[in-house]
Amino acid sequence: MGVKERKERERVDMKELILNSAHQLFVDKGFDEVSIRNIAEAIEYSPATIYLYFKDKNEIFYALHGEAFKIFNQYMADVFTIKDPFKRLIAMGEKYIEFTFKYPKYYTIMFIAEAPMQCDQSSEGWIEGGRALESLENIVAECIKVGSLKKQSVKAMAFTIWSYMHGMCSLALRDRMKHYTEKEREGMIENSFKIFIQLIRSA
Amino acid sequence: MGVKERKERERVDMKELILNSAHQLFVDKGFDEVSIRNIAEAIEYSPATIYLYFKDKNEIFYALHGEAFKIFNQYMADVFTIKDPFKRLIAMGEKYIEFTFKYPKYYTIMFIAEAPMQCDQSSEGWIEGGRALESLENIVAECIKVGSLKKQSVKAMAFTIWSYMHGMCSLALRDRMKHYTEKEREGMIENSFKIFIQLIRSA
Amino acid sequence: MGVKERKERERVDMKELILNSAHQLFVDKGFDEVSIRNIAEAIEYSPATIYLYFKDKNEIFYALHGEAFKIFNQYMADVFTIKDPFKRLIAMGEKYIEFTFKYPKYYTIMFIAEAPMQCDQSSEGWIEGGRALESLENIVAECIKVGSLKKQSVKAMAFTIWSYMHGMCSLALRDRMKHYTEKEREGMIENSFKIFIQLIRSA
Amino acid sequence: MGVKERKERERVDMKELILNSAHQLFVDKGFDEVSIRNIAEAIEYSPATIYLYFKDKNEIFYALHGEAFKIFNQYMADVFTIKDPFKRLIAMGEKYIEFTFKYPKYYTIMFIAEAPMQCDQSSEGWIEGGRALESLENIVAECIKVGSLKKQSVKAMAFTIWSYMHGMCSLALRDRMKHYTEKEREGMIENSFKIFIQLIRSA
DNA sequence: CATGAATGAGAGTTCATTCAT
DNA sequence: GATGAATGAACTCTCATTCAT
Repeated sequence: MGVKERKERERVDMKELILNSAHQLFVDKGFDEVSIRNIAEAIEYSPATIYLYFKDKNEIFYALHGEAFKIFNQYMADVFTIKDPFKRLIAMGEKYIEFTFKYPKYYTIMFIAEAPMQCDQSSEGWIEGGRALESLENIVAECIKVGSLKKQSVKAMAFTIWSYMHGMCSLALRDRMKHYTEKEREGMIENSFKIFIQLIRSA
Repeated sequence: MGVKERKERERVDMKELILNSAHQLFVDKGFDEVSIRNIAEAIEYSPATIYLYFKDKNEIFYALHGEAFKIFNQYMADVFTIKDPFKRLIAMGEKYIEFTFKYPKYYTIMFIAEAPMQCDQSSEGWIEGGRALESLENIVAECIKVGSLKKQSVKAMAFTIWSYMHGMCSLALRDRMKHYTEKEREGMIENSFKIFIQLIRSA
Repeated sequence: MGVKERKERERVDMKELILNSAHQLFVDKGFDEVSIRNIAEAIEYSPATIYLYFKDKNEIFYALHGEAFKIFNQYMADVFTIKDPFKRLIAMGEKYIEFTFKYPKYYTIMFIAEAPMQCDQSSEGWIEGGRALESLENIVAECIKVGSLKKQSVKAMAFTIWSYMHGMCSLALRDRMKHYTEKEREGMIENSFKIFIQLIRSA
Repeated sequence: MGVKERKERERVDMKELILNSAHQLFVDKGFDEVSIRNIAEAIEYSPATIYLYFKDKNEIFYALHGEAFKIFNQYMADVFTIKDPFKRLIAMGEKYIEFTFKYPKYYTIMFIAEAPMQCDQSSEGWIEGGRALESLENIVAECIKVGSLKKQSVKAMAFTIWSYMHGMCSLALRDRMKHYTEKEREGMIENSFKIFIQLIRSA
């Protein structure tokens, strides 16, 4: 009985080992530069072994996609204890930024990369992604109700917020802020975020 | 003397031929799916010929990067005839969106792709990119001066606007709007843009 | 004592299970397309288990070879109740054709495939094969005795008959009759067989 | 001008080099045991080079199939100078046997192997194969006309003859004559062929 | 008895790049 | 200036087989 459980645990561990390695490689190298061979080498197993845990290369991508959203949502979870919806919205934004720079490659997989979107839309990651968007829309709706945001289309407003957050984070991640001096760059995101909050806050 | 010039002209033509073909292939296929062979086949030259005009595959990417910004700036040029700075800002935003969906692969190279940023920062594209950002900052400064935007850090405000624009466009390009129904998706960008304009317009 | 016997019985059952599965797979897929994994999956055991019953993949082929001949001989058994030797010969031919198209993969292993002939000649299949040939020669001898076949070398005549039968059957099995229209192909084997019988029948 | 021709010649030579090597490997090893890598090693080129001359592995098989039939037909050509159709038929049979044992692997590709039949039926080899069968049918028709063969269906008779020839040859090639002592085996084919000729010759 | 885990070897194929001509 | 020929290195993936448990 214990044997079965141990085996199962080992199997899960191995899958995580592979995924961690794959994730690490995304961090170090590019995206398409990660090969099954690379992953295998990194964990010091043979390439064939990978196929015992994942059907093919795509499945690894999908799994990473799922992992990324799981971590993302866990990361956001704290925020939901905050009562005031606008404060919650702000906290969510801050957490979003934090997550982006703590897990840049997860962020990339979730919102920037091209590949994993080919996956069928019933994948774990995909559903989790939808949940995250819903959360944002709920908060926006609450904010409108209490008057912290102007009355307007909830969906469009939520999308506007998401667009801003994503734009800022992805410009940074994809190194498009090199036009700024280092000094400028330093506080840029923080300053911009403050500005954005003021812009959306209803008077 | 005339010979030298003709040769130079021919050389430039050939480079453009290659770049156009490369761009077309990016549009049709994916990004990493474009091979030197593909390009060569498309222009009906041998792969080896490509290397007479570009050192390696990367150099083609860099050149495309430059092309992209050149077209981008040409595309924006009209806007600068508009006198009122806020109207100019709005027009610029609309043009930005237009450009994104007219030249999605150029947009990708300019603002999303990872590769071409490894290029040294004195590249043509890079400088042009800086110029575009400066233009935006100038407009923002003007807007503040005439009171269309609140008084605040020009750089931070310009970056905020850019972030929003880029976020929206890149979410669309990278297919992250599948959570919306087709109907919702249709007017989403337009609606969001209107909202954003209202948000930033000083009362 | 009973235990030993039961174990032996179980062992035989398992071997048959594997062989049946292997044969079925030959029928469905190609020949070299059958892998140990396929067989294991089909019988819902692990690949490793196969190796408890067969030394390696070759041994499975050899065993199948034996099985094939066993079934072949069983299939032919009826014929031997026919008294008249020439009628028996004809019946044997008809049965041969029937067997070929009922068990095409067994036929292939027995008479067409390259692999199993590397097996040592004391294998079961091999001996059974010899027995089948002997039967044919006996019938030919009888036919000559009663005057249904011309007097001539028994061995050469038997081989001639076998050659014809095998040639026809294997051309059909290996799809070499595509030069004929479907209509032609339909009665071809039957017609040819009638012709052949007339050719060999002594006047 | 001469350059182009030389290049073309070299290209043809290279293709032949590859095909010869592939054919040789079929002779030495089995059929599916021949890999692109094997071929490349044998001719001391890199595997990638093979792909400059053949689209993929299948194309090599098809080419071999074509080569085989070309040689086969060349081999048979002599026969057609013989006036008497029955003598021509006999000569054709003798040549057939000769070819079989001189080019056993070509024979295998033409008449025994499974793979190349998947090729589309407009392939060179396929058409040549049809031509060979037609030739046989023509001879049979002539033989009937002059009374050397009994009056009967030309197609069925030709198929009967082909079946016999092929059966005998393929049993030998695929090593199914091990039941005979070496002494028996020696004259077996010759004897059987004589018997067959007597069987079909019209009195 | 049965198997999960692992692997070395090898399959076909593609690519960016070089170089003699 | 242009290219045909060539290749080393890499890719994803499958297979027969072994062995500790």
